[in-house]
Amino acid sequence: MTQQMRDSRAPSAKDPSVKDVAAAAGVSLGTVSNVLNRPSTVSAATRQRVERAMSELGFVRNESARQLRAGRSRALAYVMLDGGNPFFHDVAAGIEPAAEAAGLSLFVCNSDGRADREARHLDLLVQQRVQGILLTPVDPDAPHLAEISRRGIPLVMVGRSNRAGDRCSVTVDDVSGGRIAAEHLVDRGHRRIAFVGGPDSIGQVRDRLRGAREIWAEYGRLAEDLIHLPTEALTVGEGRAAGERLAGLPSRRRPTAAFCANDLLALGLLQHAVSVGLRVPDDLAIIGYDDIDFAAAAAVPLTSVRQPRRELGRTAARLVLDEAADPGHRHEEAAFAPVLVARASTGTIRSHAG
Amino acid sequence: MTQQMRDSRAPSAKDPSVKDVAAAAGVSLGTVSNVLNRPSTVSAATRQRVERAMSELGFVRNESARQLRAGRSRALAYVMLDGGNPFFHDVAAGIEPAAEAAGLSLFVCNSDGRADREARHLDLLVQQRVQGILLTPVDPDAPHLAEISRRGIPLVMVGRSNRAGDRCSVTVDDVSGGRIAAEHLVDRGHRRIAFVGGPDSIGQVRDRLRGAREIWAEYGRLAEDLIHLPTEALTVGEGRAAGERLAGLPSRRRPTAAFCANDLLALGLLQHAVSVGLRVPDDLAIIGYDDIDFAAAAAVPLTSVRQPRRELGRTAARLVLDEAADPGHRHEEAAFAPVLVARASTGTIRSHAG
DNA sequence: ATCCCGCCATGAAACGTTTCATTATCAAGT
DNA sequence: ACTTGATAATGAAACGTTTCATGGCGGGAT
Repeated sequence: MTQQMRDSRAPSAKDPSVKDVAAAAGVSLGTVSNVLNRPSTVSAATRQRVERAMSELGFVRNESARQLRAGRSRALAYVMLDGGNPFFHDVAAGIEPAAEAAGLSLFVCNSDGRADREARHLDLLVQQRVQGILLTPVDPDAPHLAEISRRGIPLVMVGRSNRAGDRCSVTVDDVSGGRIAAEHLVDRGHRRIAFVGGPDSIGQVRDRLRGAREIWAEYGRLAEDLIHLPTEALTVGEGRAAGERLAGLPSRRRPTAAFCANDLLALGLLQHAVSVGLRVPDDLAIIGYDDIDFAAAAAVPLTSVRQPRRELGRTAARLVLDEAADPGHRHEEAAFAPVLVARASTGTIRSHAG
Repeated sequence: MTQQMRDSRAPSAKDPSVKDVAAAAGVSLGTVSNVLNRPSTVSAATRQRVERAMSELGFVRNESARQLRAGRSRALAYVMLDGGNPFFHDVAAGIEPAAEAAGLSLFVCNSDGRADREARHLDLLVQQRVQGILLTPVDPDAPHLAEISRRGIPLVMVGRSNRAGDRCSVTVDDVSGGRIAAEHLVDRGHRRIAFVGGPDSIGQVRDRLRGAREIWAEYGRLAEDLIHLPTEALTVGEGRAAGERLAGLPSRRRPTAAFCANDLLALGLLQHAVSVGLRVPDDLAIIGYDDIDFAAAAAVPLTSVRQPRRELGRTAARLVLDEAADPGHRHEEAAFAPVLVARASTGTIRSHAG
């Protein structure tokens, strides 16, 4: 027996508009608008009559019309680099309340590391006339970004600034982060370490490696004792694969610690280590980057270099809103310092005999 | 020295419209529109002239105006229940390509388990006149959902159907999932197990527990040997806390295995177990639910009950698009079967002496 | 020569909102 | 009685797009 829907609305009925409300309440269209936007200018009696009509008709403002009239949408957008990495969702979670406080919606898009997808998303966002765009870019110097700025749309880079520095950005110093991580390993007595990460096209990866190398040199270690294990992506699977290669090294070349370019790699590496019976940190110390929630939640809690993810989002939102509101806006580069969060995965101090 | 921006656009210049393009190309406004929407009806020469004008002026369609004219937006929305749980992002990742294939954008919102936030998001989405809404609801029978349907907006429930069943839904049978998990533990020889999960207000949690109890009874086990450890949320932290309580039980009452209502709880429990030196699975077997990527990536890879996350999203998108397009649409309840993914965290067969 | 048809291009109308200059009403002050 | 001012309500215009009925034009068939 088929369920008979007694639907209170014919499927094709169209939404009531301000005009319908005005008619129902016996007032002019402008008055309805006043009730919506400047209720204090409307007498109490009329206001109530209009409000009653609204709820009876089930009136809902049409956002498209508002936007058309206003000339721009009431939305912000964040285009993230990797939807599979919780780090970016946490950045987004930092943006959201700021957007909400400003009465704006937030579009969240994922470029998935692909320039074409990024471009497509940006295209759509420009069509939407969003008030501002936050972006963790595939390539911070790509020409289509300049195009956005030229249109006058506020654009804030998150996690990477462009070469020219002619726009706002919110960054965490990755070279410094690399130094912190490497120094932590040096402090723990490690004399041969690996850097796990790639591809090189990602600026963050390059910088983190650079920082590590700096420290390594400053402590007088040999360059060849910092082994770069390149990966094709920053994923758990690649981390596992790197573990295989690590295990394949002849034992005198095998590092006692690994610095991974992000936490996903570190988790993959950790998993591989555990699966082949290596003890972490005793046989292999591991340090990640980003300090996503799952780093702390790992079975061997992961030492990591924390980026203030929510703060990053919050600040970026502040900058983009400022640029959208203030014609005299000066571009600003907000830089945060990464901090080491030491946990069990690098726990013990190694003896010199190590 | 301050950088002097020689900007090619005055900051207050407004976007060129079809009208401007028409003027620049020396054609009528309707012709420009034809170039955009029905290029075959325009002669090659005119078309090129118009296209040239467009790119010279930097014309970009105004989506608000299109939407206003069309009467509805070109977007779908997904309101997820918990942005901190990768499961929902994976569902979203399943929706996206389907939306894209239909030429629609996807709004992703997060209710964070709070009815008020859910209501607010839905409100905004109705104002946007989205073509359809996918929702993992806080409460599938909440009255404001009926309101959406009454408006004629396609609404598909993801992961939970409402009582009346008068709309489309995409579900995975949670009772069956609970049975599968519990049976797996029974198979492994466990005679005393815990169910970790809560709050009870979440239907999925209730169902999974119910399934576990069914199996437990069918195998003739005592109800008191299935201990319910309630949690206040489905998070890693709560999983850790549950671990504390588990450890606090007198040893003759202590379970040898735990079935967690989701993977986040399981990861937290796993972490606690490892931190107090319990071996997993030997001292404590753990099984999670959802099979998020981090379950497989855990140091002790987590046995879990898999829900086809992307498939869930894809199917939900298909249903909502069908409802939006087809006036004769019949509501459909797509149900998927959960499947057990056995990994190391429940690895060994227990001896009867256990 | 006339008619018809296909091909292009046209421009007015409509979508639903907000704004703003205008008008109506009425009470208070002279 | 007349002005002033405040308070309410009005309705036309504008935002940028798409649609659609209309019309011009040239060529082929009658």
